[in-house]
Amino acid sequence: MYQLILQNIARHIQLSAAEETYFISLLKFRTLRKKQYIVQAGDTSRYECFVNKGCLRAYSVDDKGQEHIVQFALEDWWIGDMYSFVSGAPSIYNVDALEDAELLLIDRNNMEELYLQVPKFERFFRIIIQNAFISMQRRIVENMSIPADERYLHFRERYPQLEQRLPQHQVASYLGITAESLSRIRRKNYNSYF
Amino acid sequence: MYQLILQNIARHIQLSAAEETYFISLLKFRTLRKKQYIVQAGDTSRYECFVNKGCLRAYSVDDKGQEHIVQFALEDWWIGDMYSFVSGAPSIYNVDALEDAELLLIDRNNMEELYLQVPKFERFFRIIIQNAFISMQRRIVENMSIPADERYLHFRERYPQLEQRLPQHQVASYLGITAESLSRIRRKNYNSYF
DNA sequence: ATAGCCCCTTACCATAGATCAATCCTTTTT
DNA sequence: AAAAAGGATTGATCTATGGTAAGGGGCTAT
Repeated sequence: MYQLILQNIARHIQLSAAEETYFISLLKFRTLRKKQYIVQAGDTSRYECFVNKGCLRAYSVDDKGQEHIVQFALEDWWIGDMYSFVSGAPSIYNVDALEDAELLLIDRNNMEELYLQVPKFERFFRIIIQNAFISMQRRIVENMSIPADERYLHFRERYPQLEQRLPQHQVASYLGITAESLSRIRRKNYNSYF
Repeated sequence: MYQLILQNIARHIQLSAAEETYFISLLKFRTLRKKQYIVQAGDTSRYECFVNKGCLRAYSVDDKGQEHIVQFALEDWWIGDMYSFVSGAPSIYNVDALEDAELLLIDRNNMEELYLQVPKFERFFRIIIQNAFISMQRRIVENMSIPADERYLHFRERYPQLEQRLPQHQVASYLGITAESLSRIRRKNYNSYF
């Protein structure tokens, strides 16, 4: 149950057995069914979520009702609305399950407690967030500088597992284009997929 | 000289006098003339930079030679290519001065040393990066969900100081549009500017 | 003061991707 | 097995923004 998350952490910091036990004591376990929300826009996002199993997405909905996916999360990824989590403000994103999922959750109070008791976790989350920041920056530049067809190719190379498990229109929404456009891109390029 | 950066840090963590002195001993001071690079794409980004005075930008250049601005930094901001800094890989961004500037720099070794000697800095940079990540995420969603004219309005509201100090085409490049498009947007909306 | 550069504007045309609507296919539910 | 829901495809048209090219204003440097 806690194997995956402990490995995830061990990649960046070393914990003693006691620290591991303590850390685990701060987590909540939660299952989510497909389409179930863990955060809804307008609510406060109370948890940072580690995905133990399944697939989630964070997305915003614009004035016209269109969805825009900010992030996917498969097994071994962290997801949540960080702004809402740290500030207590209402979330601007929805986070829901694209497949039945198992999550490990940590709430705000436990997180602060964790930082106090085991300061190494400051380092851990600094690194995690740093990596997330780096890829966000890349994504911004990609979105500004290359056309949708190339962005799609990069996406497939970078996240082959994701492409397998997601319906196409979710990928489109992540790439910032419509499902129709992605379909046309695929037709145009269908040679290059073999 | 070190007043601004110490204030910047004091917003998130408390340092003793000795810790302040130690921290300052790790910094390099550097002036930059307008148009001068602090990082060039292809080189390793050796420093994280705190802007004490002036204005910088980080941008990438695409295949067609177009520039895309990832970040601006005025006084009291941090800037750098984080990926290159932490990994030692060649930078994919250029960072240069839009106005004559004064920087305080910390290099990789000193940064690691700082984390070891004063672990509170893990917290400090976690928070700084966390805020940067949050605004990156917002920017992605904005770029996907609202048209350029509204993005421009948001930009003016959010960064009025920046708008004042930058040539228009730099703003355009940050918004992900051409200078010509921004000019047309401004003409169309010129009423709303008064 | 003159040349050169940088920045902004404008006009005209081109294009990527959006929108709308219809159809088809596949998977899930009953 | 039938019905319903969800997803993908396609065609026709529309729109926001890009590309190109030209001209003008204002700094800045010699």
